[in-house]
Amino acid sequence: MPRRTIQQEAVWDVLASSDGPLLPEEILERAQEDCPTLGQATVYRALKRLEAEAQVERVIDLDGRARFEVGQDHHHHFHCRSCDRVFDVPGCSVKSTKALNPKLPKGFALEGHEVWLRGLCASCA
Amino acid sequence: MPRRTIQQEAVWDVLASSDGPLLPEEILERAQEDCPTLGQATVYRALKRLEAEAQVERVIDLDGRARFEVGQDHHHHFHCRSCDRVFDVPGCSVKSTKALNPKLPKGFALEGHEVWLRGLCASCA
DNA sequence: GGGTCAGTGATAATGTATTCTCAGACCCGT
DNA sequence: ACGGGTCTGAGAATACATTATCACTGACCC
Repeated sequence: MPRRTIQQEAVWDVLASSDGPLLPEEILERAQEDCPTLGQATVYRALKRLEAEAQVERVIDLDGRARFEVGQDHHHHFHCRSCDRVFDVPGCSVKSTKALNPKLPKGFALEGHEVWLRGLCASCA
Repeated sequence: MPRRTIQQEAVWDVLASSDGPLLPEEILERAQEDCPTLGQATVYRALKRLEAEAQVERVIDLDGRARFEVGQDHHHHFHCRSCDRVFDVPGCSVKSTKALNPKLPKGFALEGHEVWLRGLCASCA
């Protein structure tokens, strides 16, 4: 039977209060403010469990690194090319996934989409 | 002075005739049809050179793997969740990058975007 | 025809992200 | 307090993509 430990709480709290998906390394740093002895293996374990329970989702950023965020409504991401942070962008300008269908080669079945915006965040601009 | 070798030609030909960005491994396999002794180090060297010359671009797929394609007009990508192949999707449904601006937090400077479609390709559907 | 030098291929080495190992700490019911 | 099981943290181990090394080959110029 899994237990709710302060380490797992710390990881969850960091994710829940973030405005974008975080790297395991970023999660570790932030969670160590609550839980200074936290180790990286524990962060990975917590993420694995949370992902398996479908409470957090893994997203791959434009640099190919895995980031984690709490499950939420469909949204997009903004990747700052200067500080490399990623921010959630609420809403979705694509009314329906189907709107993109006509552009696809014949026979392709579209199931979803992902939009990444690139540029400079407010701190870097 | 760089030389044009059959190995580099083979890599280029594979990229030029592909309908989507390829993994180094895929490039190696296909190029070996023309050049059976081709080694993977040479593929990486050719890609590095072509990227430096801005003839090919690196794109990161939804699994976080680096893929390479010849430079071309702005387009999107379709990633098949079954066979993991990636296909170019010509055109861009986002009229202008600016159209997405209003959704961004204040102070963010938008410079570009990338759209990934996910689903099943014609062979897998 | 021989020297030079960039290019090649096999392999070793590297870098990085993630997982494994294991001894000790913690929690819980008894 | 005690015992069993889970969790933790540190470091080792792994997996994988990419790059470095190095002896050898081939193209080009003389």
